[in-house]
Amino acid sequence: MSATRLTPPFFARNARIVAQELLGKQLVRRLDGHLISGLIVETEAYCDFWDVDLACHASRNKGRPTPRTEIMFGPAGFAYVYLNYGIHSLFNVVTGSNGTASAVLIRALEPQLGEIKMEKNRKGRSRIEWTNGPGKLTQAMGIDQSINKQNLCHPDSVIWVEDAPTLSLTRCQSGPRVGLGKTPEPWFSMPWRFWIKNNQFVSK
DNA sequence: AGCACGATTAACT
DNA sequence: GTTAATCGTGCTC
Repeated sequence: MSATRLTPPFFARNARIVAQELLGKQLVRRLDGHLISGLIVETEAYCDFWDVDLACHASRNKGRPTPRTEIMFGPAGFAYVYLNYGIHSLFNVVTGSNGTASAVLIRALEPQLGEIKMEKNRKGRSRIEWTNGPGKLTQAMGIDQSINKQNLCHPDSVIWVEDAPTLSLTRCQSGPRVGLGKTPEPWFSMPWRFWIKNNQFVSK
C-alpha cells in the first residue's frame, strides 16, 4: 500500500512536537509534471509554546499579524515561505491551532526522487550540497514565493509531506537554533533545532 | 520617508 | 576565517 500525505491534525500541534516528528518523513514537490522529494533530516520550531518567541517573525509588530506573518496565525498545514537576505526563499510549515502563530522551518533534506532535476537546479554542486541547508533545498526543489500560503493538505497541492513511521528518539538529536543573530535569551538557547543523528545532509 | 538588518550561501584570502 | 550579495520588512523619525 502506498503512503498518504499528512493531514491537518498532524500539523495542528505544538511546533516542537511537529518539528521532531517531521524527521524521517518525505517532503514531496510536483514540478513540471515530475516529482522531487527528500527525507526531512533537520528542522527548527518557531514560537512553540511560548507567548512570545523573539526569534519568530510572528513576534514582530507586537505579535500582531502583518501581510508577511498572517499565514502563521491561520490554520496548520499551510506553507510559509519568506525571502531571507533578499536572496533565499526559506520553507516553513504552519503549525498549532488557528489563531496562534507558530511554524516549523525545514532546514535540510536527503534527496529521494527527482535527483536529476535537483542536480540541474543546483548546477555544479556535489550531491551533499544539493539540500544540506534551508536555502539550498528550496533551490533544489524549485520552492519560491509562489509556494507561500499553499495548503499542503489539499489533494491537488504541488507540495506536501508523505506520512511515515515516527523515527525512534534514539536516532534524533536536538540543540539550539542557528543563525539567530542578536535574538535575546532565553530564546537564543532554546533547543528547538532537531536533526537525525549522523545524517550527512544535516546543515553545517 | 528613510534605514538597519536578517531563520544564508558562495566566493574569497 | 572573512565578506559581498540583495531586498522585503518592520521600526524609527
